[in-house]
Amino acid sequence: MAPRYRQLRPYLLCTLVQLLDLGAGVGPVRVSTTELASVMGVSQQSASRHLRLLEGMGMVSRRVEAEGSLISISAEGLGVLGEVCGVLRRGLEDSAVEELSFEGTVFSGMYQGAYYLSQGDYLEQIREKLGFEPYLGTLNIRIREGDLERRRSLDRMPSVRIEGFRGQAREFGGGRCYPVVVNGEVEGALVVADRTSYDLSVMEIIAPVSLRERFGLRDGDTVRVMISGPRRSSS
Amino acid sequence: MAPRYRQLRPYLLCTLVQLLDLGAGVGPVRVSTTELASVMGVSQQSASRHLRLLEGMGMVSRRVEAEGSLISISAEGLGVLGEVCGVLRRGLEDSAVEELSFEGTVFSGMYQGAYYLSQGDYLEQIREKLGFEPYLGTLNIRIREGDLERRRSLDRMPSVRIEGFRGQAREFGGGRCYPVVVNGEVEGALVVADRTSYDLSVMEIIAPVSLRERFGLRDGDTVRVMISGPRRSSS
DNA sequence: ATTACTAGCTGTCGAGTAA
DNA sequence: TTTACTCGACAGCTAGTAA
Repeated sequence: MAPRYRQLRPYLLCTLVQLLDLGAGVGPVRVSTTELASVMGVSQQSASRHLRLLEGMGMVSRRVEAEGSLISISAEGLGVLGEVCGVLRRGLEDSAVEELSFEGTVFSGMYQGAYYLSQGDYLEQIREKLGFEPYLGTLNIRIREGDLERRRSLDRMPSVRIEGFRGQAREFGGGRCYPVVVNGEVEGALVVADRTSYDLSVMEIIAPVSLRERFGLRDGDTVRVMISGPRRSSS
Repeated sequence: MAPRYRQLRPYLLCTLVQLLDLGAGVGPVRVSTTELASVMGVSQQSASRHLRLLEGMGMVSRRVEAEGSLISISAEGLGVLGEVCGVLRRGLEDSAVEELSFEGTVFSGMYQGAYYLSQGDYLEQIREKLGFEPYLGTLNIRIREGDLERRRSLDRMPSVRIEGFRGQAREFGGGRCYPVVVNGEVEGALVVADRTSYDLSVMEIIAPVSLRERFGLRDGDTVRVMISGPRRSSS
């Protein structure tokens, strides 16, 4: 129940991972403390201390020489790393959420979507980062109360960041865009402004075409947006 | 070149891993700071601080409620963890050393092997941890000069620890035993005392039988010891 | 060029406690 | 019960420097 990797303080575990990345898992590797320090972004003294501590715990073995140290991770150390690897693999496997979709009802916003979109370099950013030229307007939908919980899973979906900027008179905030497919046909993006006036049950969608026209939508009609999950994280 | 996981201080990375282990990778999970603190072996205050920091960096998102917080790791966070996972997988894959074997020449030690073995609970420890009743004596071999480098790889081999103890008059040190196969036939163990008078070119071997008798060995004869590598570390 | 000591600074930790 | 504040203690950090 008590994982072995807790034996190591966090910073030592990170050093061990770095050593593995440097190849100290396969066999003795020549690494100087200066070198290790620079790749880890710490001082040479810290790298040196970490190595001494890891050696003292039997996690690595090394031979100190003039041109640097010969370092290899011990079976003990590999065991610890293997354990962490296991935790990560299991945890990340489960997180391969394929799809997340919401159903919502269309409602009229304050018709400010077009205004905002045309400000500054929003359009350019969308073109570049999302790969389409957005129709000047947003579709507002309100999702079911019961879907609020699932909406939070959005955080784990891939998104692209749209930067805010300072205009003449006021500031325009940034936000995140999640690529979505609307009604299974049109590719667009869900826009979540960093600071929005709407509550969490509201979603704003942009697309290359007018979604209202495309699907003949009126207020109260239902649309389905589908967000694709994160590509499997590995290698 | 600069890995994304360096964005996080080591202790935050560890907290993130723990959250993944608690299931925050798949979706919102109810975890109180007290709970997180106890599984991590830190104070509630630290757990709370870590969560706030991770949230501030966009690695996790959460909703604080009376009965604990709903926590889920963001896409950003999963990305970071995925990166670490990749490093570990690649590094550990390569480390699947299958076998390590040494050839050495037999020489006579100071015939103290039997004496040491019969002290305290050495015999009992060996019986329990190695699974055989050792012949009262050790076979000493000296490996080739050129194999000294490879000998260091021993650290990465699985071993069992034999604890030292304090006798009446003096102290008896601990050491490590590596299961080996001698001349491809007899299973025994290589003994590496924590503090030994021999240099690195010397190996001491114990086995359930007298190896000298079994193979008709005399000083200067050659034997081969084979150490099996660490079982693949995964899941 | 190394590694590693000492000294002093900083940031993390956890007890106490508020909300 | 929660979460999170303040603040004193100290672990870990870095600079300087020795070997």
